[in-house]
Order: sequence, then structure tokens, then C-alpha cells
Amino acid sequence: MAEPAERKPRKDAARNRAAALAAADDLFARCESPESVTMADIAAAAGVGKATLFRAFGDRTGLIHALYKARLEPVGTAIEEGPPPLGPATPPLQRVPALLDAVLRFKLDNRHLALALEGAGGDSPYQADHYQRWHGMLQAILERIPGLTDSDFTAHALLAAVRADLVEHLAGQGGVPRERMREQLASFVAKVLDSRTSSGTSSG
Amino acid sequence: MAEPAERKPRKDAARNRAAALAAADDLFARCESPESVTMADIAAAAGVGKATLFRAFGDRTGLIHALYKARLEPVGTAIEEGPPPLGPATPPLQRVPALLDAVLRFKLDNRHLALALEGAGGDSPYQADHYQRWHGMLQAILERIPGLTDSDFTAHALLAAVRADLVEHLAGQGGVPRERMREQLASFVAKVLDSRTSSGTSSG
DNA sequence: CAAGAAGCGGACCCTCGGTCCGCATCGTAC
DNA sequence: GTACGATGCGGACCGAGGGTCCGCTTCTTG
Repeated sequence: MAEPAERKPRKDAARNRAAALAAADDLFARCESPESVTMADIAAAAGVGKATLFRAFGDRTGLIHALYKARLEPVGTAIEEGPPPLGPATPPLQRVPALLDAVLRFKLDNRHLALALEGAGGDSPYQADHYQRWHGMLQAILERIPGLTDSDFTAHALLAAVRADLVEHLAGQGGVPRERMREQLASFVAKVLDSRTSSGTSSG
Repeated sequence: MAEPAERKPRKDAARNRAAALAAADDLFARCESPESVTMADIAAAAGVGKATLFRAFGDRTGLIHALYKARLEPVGTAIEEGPPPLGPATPPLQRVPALLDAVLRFKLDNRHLALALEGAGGDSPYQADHYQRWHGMLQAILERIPGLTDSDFTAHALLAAVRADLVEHLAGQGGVPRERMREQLASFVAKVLDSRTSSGTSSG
């Protein structure tokens, strides 16, 4: 009752929305810098007016979020309710690297999109729901590792290692091949998890 | 001879440049989001014309870089040729956490500026010289730690943990106090360094 | 002090995100 | 099928901000 909202959209509206997403997806994939893809470009490529974009998605970041969310859904559910090594049945010490590897692969597979999202506008990526989701999941898993402290910060720090622009820098300019990068990340995560987890907080 | 360039600048030019830097510094420190500080604002605050800014710094990112570089200089030299625990005389296992702590403190002390820089325009922060410098130093130190592999990636990953927007997120919205954050970072770095550094790179 | 170089500044341009409003299209009731 | 409101469409339009141009001022130098 509190939410009668959400009438089902009209047919043409749905079609236009889909066309916009497809066009945007395509443009972001092709173009070098996400900045170079303008809303007018997307509208033109989708064969709709600019206003249609803004009506459907609110603003530029809304569009990018919608795109990202669609791509992200499979990964999210795979982690939340899928089979091992990603799913909840996996013991934490294996699940953490699996999760980060999944995130890395996702960013490698969606480089331009991820870049567009994290570089979007100037509002911090840490506000975005998808980040909150990943961080929440990772932190929850970390918390189940005995002796590991500061799960909140640790989750942030680990996720920072797979930030889109870093991945792009390494894969793009750095020329680091995919598998090599996965190994390096795995090795790094292992270091964090393997260490004798007596908190070494040296005071001051 | 190959570089006759760099005539010494005219007096008023130097004065205006300094005024611009001071004004920009001030504005960035006051305003919430770096986005909200426009070039026109800076010009007005400095009492000069917009063209003077662009002549002196090339473009917006040039101005921010110049500001940042000035602030950064002391820290850079402290690491490169200062006394322990930052300077080169320090053994690697202590110098790495010292360096990262210095970076963290710097970002905490210059939050707005760092945010402005890393969020600047949309061009990756990994291209910037100051990042290259820090990464280079950190990697060089890491390389001197026996048994530690992938010093390049490790340096990136460690520096990612102190990225401006993460620091801002934790210190700002998260309300994490300064000392707490330093402890968490130290603990994280310790985990990376302390672990039995047999490279865990599982092949394939 | 004269002359030319160097710099100045604000009016101006362009791009781009975002909005407005008259018109077309859709869903529906008859 | 048709008439009629509601919903959506689209391109002209707006405002803001980065960056440039050009006639004028100020510094430098002999």
C-alpha cells in the first residue's frame, strides 16, 4: 500500500530504454575514454531524443549505474547464493580470494564500463550501492576469519587493489596479461590472509 | 645549450602566479567538493583574469598539479634523502610502513587538494608524475625485501589503500579518527610484509 | 625615454549535462 | 473501430564551466 508506484511502463518507453542501454553499452565499449561518450551521442546512437534518456535514467550517472547493475547481477548472485568457490558454502579463507578474483575478472571484462562508473562525475565511488554491496559481503566473510581484525578497513583496502583505473592502468599501459594479473592479485590477497594474524598495530 | 628555454619570468607574471596558487589553495581548502571550485572563482579570488591562469598553468589540471607538487616536495625529499624512519638509511621492513604512513598523513592533511587531483578531469591518476614517483620509491624499497615477489603490483596495491577518495570516505562519512586510521593502515601493511613471503602464485 | 616584447583581462566561444513544451503515440473504454 | 485522456517523445533551448582571442597595459632594456 505504501508503494502503489511503479505502473508498468508503456511499450515504446520500454523499447527506448532497452535501445538506450544497448547503445550506451556499445559506445562505452568502443570509445577510449568514457568522458568522450556524451549523452547526445548515446541518444543519437539509440535513435531517441536526449530527453528520453534523462526521463528514463534521471541523469548520466543513473544511466551508467543501470548499465553496470545489469552486468553485475550474475556475479552478485553467484557470490550470494551460488556454488563454491564463490558461494556461501565456501570456507572464508578460500572465498575471499575467489571473490576478489571474480571482481577482478569482472573489471577486466568490463573495463570501459567500470571506468565510466568509478570516474563518474566526481562523486566518490564509495557511495555507490554496488560498492557497498561488495564491501558488505567481503567484510562479512573476513569477519569469520578468526584473529583477523579491522575487517572493515581490510575489505576497503583489498577492494582498492582492483579499482577500475588501476586495472586499466596495468592491463592497458602496463600491458600486464590477464592471467598474470590474477596471479599477482591472488598472491597479494594470500599475503594479507596468510600472515600470522596477530594484529600488529604498533602504537603511534 | 640544447635548452635555452626558460627565460626568467617577468615580475608581475611571477606575482600573479603566486597569487593564483595561494587563492586556489585557499578555495580548495574551504569548499566541500573540488568540483565546486571553478577557474573563474580562482581568478577572481586571486584578482587576476582567467587568461592569466591558463597562461601560467596550461589548464585546470596543470594548476592543481602545481599546487600539489609544492605541498608534496617536503615529503618527497624527506623520503629520498631525509633521516630515518623515512630516509634511505632505514631498513626496508620499517621504511615501507613509514612511507605509507607519511602518504596517509599527507592525504589527511590535504584532503581537498588530493581529492581534486585524483578526481581531476577523468584522466587516470596513475599517469601523474607524483604517483610515478611514489610508486617508484615504494617499489624500489619492496624489491630489497628478500622473498617478496611482484613488487610492482604490491606497490600499486599498497598505494591504493591510501587513495584520496577512500581516505576521504573513511575520515569524512565513516568518521574514522586519524590515529585509528593510521593504526589500521599499519596493521594492513604489516600483514602484507609479515607473511611468510613464499610467493603463493598458484600456477594457472 | 623610446620601443618592443611580454603579459594582462574580460568578452567571447564551445561543449555538454539537463530542461521545456508542443506534438505523437499508446492504452483503454465504448 | 474510434474517440479521448494519459503517457511518452524529441529537439530547441538554457546555464555553467573550461579554454581562447585581441586590443591594451606594463615591464624590460638600451
